[in-house]
Amino acid sequence: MTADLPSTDNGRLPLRERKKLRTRQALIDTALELFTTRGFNGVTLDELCDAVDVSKRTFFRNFASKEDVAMAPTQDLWRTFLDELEGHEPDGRPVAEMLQQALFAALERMTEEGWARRVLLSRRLAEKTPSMDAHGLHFCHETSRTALDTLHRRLQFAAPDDLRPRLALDLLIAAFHCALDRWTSRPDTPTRSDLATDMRNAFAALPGSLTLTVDPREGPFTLVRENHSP
Amino acid sequence: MTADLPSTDNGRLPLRERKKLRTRQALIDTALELFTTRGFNGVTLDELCDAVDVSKRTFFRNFASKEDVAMAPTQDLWRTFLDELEGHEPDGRPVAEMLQQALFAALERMTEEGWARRVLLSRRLAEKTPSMDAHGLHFCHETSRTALDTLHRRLQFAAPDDLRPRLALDLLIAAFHCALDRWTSRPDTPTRSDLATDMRNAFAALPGSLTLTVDPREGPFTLVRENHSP
DNA sequence: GCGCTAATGCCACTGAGTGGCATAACTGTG
DNA sequence: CACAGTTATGCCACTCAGTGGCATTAGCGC
Repeated sequence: MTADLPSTDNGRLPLRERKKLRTRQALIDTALELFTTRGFNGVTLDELCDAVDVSKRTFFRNFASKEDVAMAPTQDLWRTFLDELEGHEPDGRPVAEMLQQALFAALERMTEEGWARRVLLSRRLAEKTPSMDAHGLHFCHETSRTALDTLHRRLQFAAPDDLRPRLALDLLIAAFHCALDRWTSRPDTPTRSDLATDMRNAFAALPGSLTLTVDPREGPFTLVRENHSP
Repeated sequence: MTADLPSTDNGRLPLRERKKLRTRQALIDTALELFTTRGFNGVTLDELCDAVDVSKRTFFRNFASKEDVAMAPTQDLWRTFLDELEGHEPDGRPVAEMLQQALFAALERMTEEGWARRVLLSRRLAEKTPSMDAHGLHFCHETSRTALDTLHRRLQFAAPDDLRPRLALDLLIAAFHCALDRWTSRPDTPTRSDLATDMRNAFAALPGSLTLTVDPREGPFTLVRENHSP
């Protein structure tokens, strides 16, 4: 059984629920710590479970996979995003902007103590661990599908098979990942509002990414085959 | 520029190499067949290896994972894309267009007999199999990073930390996946040129996805909170 | 034919993930 | 405070993906 003194923020939940949340949080924190120091593959699930004093069976009742426990912080953000999306009123503004707004609002709601630090550790791990990256991308993909359903339910698009809503979502995710990478590689511990800044920058760069041209200044690339024109 | 990739023309390759390619192809085809009929998780690697009469050890010398063998067709396309990107001369046109051009050119080169059918089976499997989807997304992510390196090497962007080249690549991939999903859900067996068509449509929809607005016609969504305006 | 090299097969092993079932812990009644 | 109902947990055995080591085989150059 788990210790009795430490606690996160305990809502007015029943004791059983609080205990469950506490072991869940302990698993996340311990996993991030162990993975960070010894590498994702350098820690077995049995070791992690031993450290938290929990059976492996219990671990898999809280998380779907070994990767999952280390991705929890980011997943919280996206789940909140979906929630925000449900409550957002569509004004006359572009759908893409509405999505960005919802994501900012979700970020605003990540008030849990140490959330930014957990995301930071999680992302730095994901960069080094292919299977974590893969699972993270898949989770985003699933979130995107759910969000797309929400969009189609709440907004009536002219054509039900319009490609643009889906693309708008994928663009949002692409820009977010771009921002997240920037944020992750910032020197010293970046904050939540730093992430908001990076997100603003990435969103702002989105339109220009389609029209970006490279000025044919000197171009060292043409060295190889200069006499190519017909 | 164009390195000879493992294509059907088993040209003047040494016998040993041809044998290797043949078992590789047999593994891919048998895997797609078995996975399609009995589901990805309904087939163990031992069964697959038995069917092809190959040891499990040999399987893992050809493919990195169980998912990998079923994703091979799409991976061929992206590897060819990278190859095309190396050989492409940048005219004055937008980078995004250049990337699209390279992808079309790569598609043009997928002349292997039955390639389209293999991709079709692969994608329909990936839709039903989370781990396949995850690995596919991760592969695209890796490809994107490699392509980004190529871009930075061959074109000299003003700012080395410009976000737009990366975003352009992610947009390309998003649109491609969009097209691929459309293509996969076409009735009766779609062809390679069908895919080109779907890709053109998806690329064309890209600019509009950022500006798309929903006309506030009736809007069934406003039912809940109508008196909301300040 | 005859070494040389590289692919293969075989075997044992680690570790993720699952199912079943008994037990312990919380909950809400009387 | 006991009691019954519910729910999380622990334990055990099991499947299967993936790896490392080493002997064997098969293509290759001479």
